[in-house]
Amino acid sequence: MTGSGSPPRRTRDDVADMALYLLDERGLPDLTMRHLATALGVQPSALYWHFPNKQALLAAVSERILAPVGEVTVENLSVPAAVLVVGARMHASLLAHRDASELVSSSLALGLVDSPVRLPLLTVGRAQGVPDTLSEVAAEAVMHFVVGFTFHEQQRLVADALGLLETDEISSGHDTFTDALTMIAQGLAASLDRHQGPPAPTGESQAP
Amino acid sequence: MTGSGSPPRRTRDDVADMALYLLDERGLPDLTMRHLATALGVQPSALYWHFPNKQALLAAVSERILAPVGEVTVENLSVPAAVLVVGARMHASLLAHRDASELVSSSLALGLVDSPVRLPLLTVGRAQGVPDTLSEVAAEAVMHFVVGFTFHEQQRLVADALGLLETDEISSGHDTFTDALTMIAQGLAASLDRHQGPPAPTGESQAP
DNA sequence: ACCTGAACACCGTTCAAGT
DNA sequence: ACCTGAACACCGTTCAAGT
Repeated sequence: MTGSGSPPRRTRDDVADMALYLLDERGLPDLTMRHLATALGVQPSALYWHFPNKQALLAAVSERILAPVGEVTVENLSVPAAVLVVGARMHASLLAHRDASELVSSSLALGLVDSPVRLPLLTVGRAQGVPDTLSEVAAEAVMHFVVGFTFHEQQRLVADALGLLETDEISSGHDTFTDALTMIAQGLAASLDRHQGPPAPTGESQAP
Repeated sequence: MTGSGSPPRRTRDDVADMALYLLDERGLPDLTMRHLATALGVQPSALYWHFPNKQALLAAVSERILAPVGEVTVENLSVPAAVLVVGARMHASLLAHRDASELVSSSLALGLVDSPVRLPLLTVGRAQGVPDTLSEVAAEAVMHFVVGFTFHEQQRLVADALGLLETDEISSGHDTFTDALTMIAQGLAASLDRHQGPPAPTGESQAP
């Protein structure tokens, strides 16, 4: 028999996996280093061999949550269409895990995780001659809107679960999300028209 | 002499004022109930006579931070123009206090504070026959974008203060904020055109 | 390489009791 | 009406030491 040898050891991935499991099961406020250690059968201090601090651990969890957004295929879509597809995918990825938007929001703000919207939008933009600066602006608008909206939306879900919420405040979530995202995509389309449509009216200055 | 009588007592406003002062001076992580109590010359437990819990206290601070947004005058502006004005005012209000966007973001998500964007936009919208549902969508898009963008922006400010940031990553903040907000305003304008412009082409369905 | 044990310096919140 | 004193049940992080 190859027998029960030395005690099992954890990899960095094991720790992040368990953290994501605990997030779904217990929520962000209960995702403490101590609970995570207990779930792994380890002392809290052991976690600091795998991650320098809690923020770094949370960033690794954020990356796992956002992974599906990077896998989306947007080739030969128009830029506004890509905005809708990537935005919807990010929305779905955040809704797939408890408290995900709150977690991801802070990881993104702290710069510990890359925007999953940026690269796909830059790529389709370049394929169609859209200046990078414009794609960057669109990527920021989309990212902030999606995270913020979903944050608000996920809080409504817990408020609903806690029982107190007017019935007409519930639902209607998906529709207004898509409507607002469409609005942003249209704004982008308008910017594109002005940039590559008519050969620039007079100058680049605007009245104060 | 009217003499030094009984010890001074604090009002709810005193507590919120000191909290905002402490936020500016020490930042959100150091805005603890214990530090706040010390600054007021009081025991931590005394704060719970004025506020039921810390979240409620933070909501009161958020309201103070957002107060200037409600004072903006948008009468007889077009809806897209109002978006730009209110958005810019909210941006400025958040930048006026340390860590304000992070604080306000969670108060808004938890529903403990009203969106300061909603009412002005609904008002100008109604004055011009814009359906409320459309104004609501625009208000949500603007609010989430402004808070999210400013959150990200304020984190860059601390990263800069801490010394580590590429020099070309700094500044350019205000320009891209205005650009992206303009994009959202244009998207709204496009939605308005479709709603009150031509008498609706064929139906309301779109090809899959 | 991976983890234990023990400590440090904190948190938010409750509640009986005081004035 | 407003606050004290004392406790409860926690946190994240460090670091010498073990295997």
